[in-house]
Amino acid sequence: MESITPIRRKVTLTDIAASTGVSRATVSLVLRGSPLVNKLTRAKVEAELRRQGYVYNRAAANLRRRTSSSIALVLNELANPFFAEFAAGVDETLGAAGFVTLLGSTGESIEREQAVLASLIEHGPGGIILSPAEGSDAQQVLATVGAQTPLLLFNRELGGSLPEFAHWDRLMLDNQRGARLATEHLIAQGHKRIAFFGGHRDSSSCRQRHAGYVEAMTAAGLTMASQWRVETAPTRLDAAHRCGELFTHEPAPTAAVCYNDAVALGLMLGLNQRGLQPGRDFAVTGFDDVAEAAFSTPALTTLATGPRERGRQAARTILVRLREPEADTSFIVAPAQLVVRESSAPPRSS
Amino acid sequence: MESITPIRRKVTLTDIAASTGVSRATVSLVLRGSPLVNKLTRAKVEAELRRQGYVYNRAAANLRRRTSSSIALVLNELANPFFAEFAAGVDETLGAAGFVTLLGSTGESIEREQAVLASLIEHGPGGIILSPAEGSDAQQVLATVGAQTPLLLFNRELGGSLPEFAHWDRLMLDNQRGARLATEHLIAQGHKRIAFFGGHRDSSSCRQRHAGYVEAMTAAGLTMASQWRVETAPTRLDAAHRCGELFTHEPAPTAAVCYNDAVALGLMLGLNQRGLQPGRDFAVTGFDDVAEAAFSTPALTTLATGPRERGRQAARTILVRLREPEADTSFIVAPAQLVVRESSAPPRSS
DNA sequence: GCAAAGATTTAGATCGTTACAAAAGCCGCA
DNA sequence: TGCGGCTTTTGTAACGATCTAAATCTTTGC
Repeated sequence: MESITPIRRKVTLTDIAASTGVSRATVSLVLRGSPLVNKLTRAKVEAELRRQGYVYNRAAANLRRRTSSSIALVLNELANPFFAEFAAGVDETLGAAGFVTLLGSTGESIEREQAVLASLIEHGPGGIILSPAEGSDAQQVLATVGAQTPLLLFNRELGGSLPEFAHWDRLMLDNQRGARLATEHLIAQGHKRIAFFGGHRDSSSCRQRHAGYVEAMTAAGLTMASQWRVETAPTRLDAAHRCGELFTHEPAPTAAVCYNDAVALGLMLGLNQRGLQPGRDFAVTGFDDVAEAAFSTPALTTLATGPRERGRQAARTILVRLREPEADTSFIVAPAQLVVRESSAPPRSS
Repeated sequence: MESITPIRRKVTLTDIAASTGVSRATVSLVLRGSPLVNKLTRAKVEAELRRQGYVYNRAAANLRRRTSSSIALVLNELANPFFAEFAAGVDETLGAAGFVTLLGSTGESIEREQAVLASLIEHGPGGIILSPAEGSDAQQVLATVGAQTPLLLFNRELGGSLPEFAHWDRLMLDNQRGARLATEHLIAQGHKRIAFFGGHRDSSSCRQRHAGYVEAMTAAGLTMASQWRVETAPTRLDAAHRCGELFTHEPAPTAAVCYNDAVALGLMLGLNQRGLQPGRDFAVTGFDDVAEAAFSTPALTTLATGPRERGRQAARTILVRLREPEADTSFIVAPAQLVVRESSAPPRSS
């Protein structure tokens, strides 16, 4: 006698085979839409599949076929809108390809990164998309994920050297060129005393952006005073606090290239508090083009990186790698696009 | 002769058993830390596990044990910072419990929600956390996920009635009470003509928030003019555009309870453009307490919902359900906390 | 009417792990 | 020596799918 409640054990291939009177193999063929099976048999089996509410067990199939239908996505900070957009892009593309996203958030901690990777790898993802925590090391990552599983590095390089047999793809943002564009734009606007504001020196993206700034300044023959480089936490609050450090020595800068939008918005806040109107008395540029940048007053000139499109791109890249494990490793540097708004007006004096 | 490249097929239990000269069963016991195995054997096996770089195949184990070590997380809009925070909270708690998060983002489309759920369910998650797309229907969801897999509904109710045998947990925000608190706060500040601004009438959270507003107004004996309810897309831009609609009839309102923070920030933008200074000439409240709320000028009075903590809570709830499938279904309504800042000053006249 | 060719179907092994019950080893003690 | 009572170890059958090769069943050609 059958249970009355709708809660019963999962229905499998074998159940369907039994109640249609065909073999498991045939049901399996039907499931996969094989042209081998007879029309009538197919119809009969499909009816039974629906009737019993069969759901495919992809894990079992993957085990047998030695394939995978998932990709692990490990992010250093999911709560950050930039990465949230990125994740949405990844999931969108993976989903369309029939893959499922295994999520892992490390909260910028190397220990958690190790733990998360170790846990995810046990679920046998076909590949890994990793935006490493600051200070994460190639050897360590390799030790926990092994050389079997393709890995795509996003946003940051790993510390240490990675063995060349581990061909890992990389997708980076062109931080240096982006910051150079911003700096060149400020220079073209007529600014001569330009600061580099915010970020931590030990962050690789900060170093790259600073390098771009230096490049543009040097090329233009402009000098950089040491007090024009101010380090901050990459947050609005800390940036607002440290605004004053730009104005301790005369002559003060008339513009600042900021590490990112959060810092830029914080700086604008700090400027307001000092009675300076950003965009008129002092020019500011950001990096990232967060949603808010377009709506701040003044609207923020910044560099758009297209996080959602980067996510799609990362997903596409890793999917290609699954099909072509031995293809050359790719190294994509995605351009950052300068979006000129109101915060980067010419200096007042000119 | 062994392959020279480090790329070789995955090492399994059987490999370890063969090269240590014990049975697969024993290796399995070692892996699971069983007290049955002899110290020396354990040491020998563990050494070999490390030497060969063995990684546990959880999918195979789950198949055999008929268990699951994953939870599906399906969100209507991952790119929204609120849900990104929520996802981070979910993943944090699931990860700590040894579970992995299967991510799915539906982009507020019912069709994609169906597709995503259908795909995820094939991977056999132990449970599902679902923040449904607007207009999603209980029958449909039930049809694709079945009654076997526990489901926790977050943020929104489903349309249609769900069969009582599907005991689905629910975790909702107290939208109504939150909006009531905001309205009461404005009333306490001395406002009498208060509008409800933004959001779509067919969104359930908007309806609930509006209900809270009506409740407070009615309780205070205040009247509500019909032109004081303005519908907008839940975006800053549209909100800024529609600001004028509040001022078409005299007497105009002196304050507005906004559907959410994005709308409130947009409204403040619109007010500025009309020469009204929000927080002085016109009071505004939001909902969500996004990061920006604390930094806008004026800082936004709003309702904090603690998305990250909600994520943790959702994860805890579904984990409990996995252990106790037959326990009573839970229905949690998380309170929203009023955060008073500068945007909700008393009216100028008083 | 019968064999060869083609169309369908299927038994049985297998993927990497765990559960079960039974088998070894080992020890002390009668 | 033999036997109960430990501690360890292990063969074998699952889990739910797929693959392979072979077995059926139909046609078709002559």
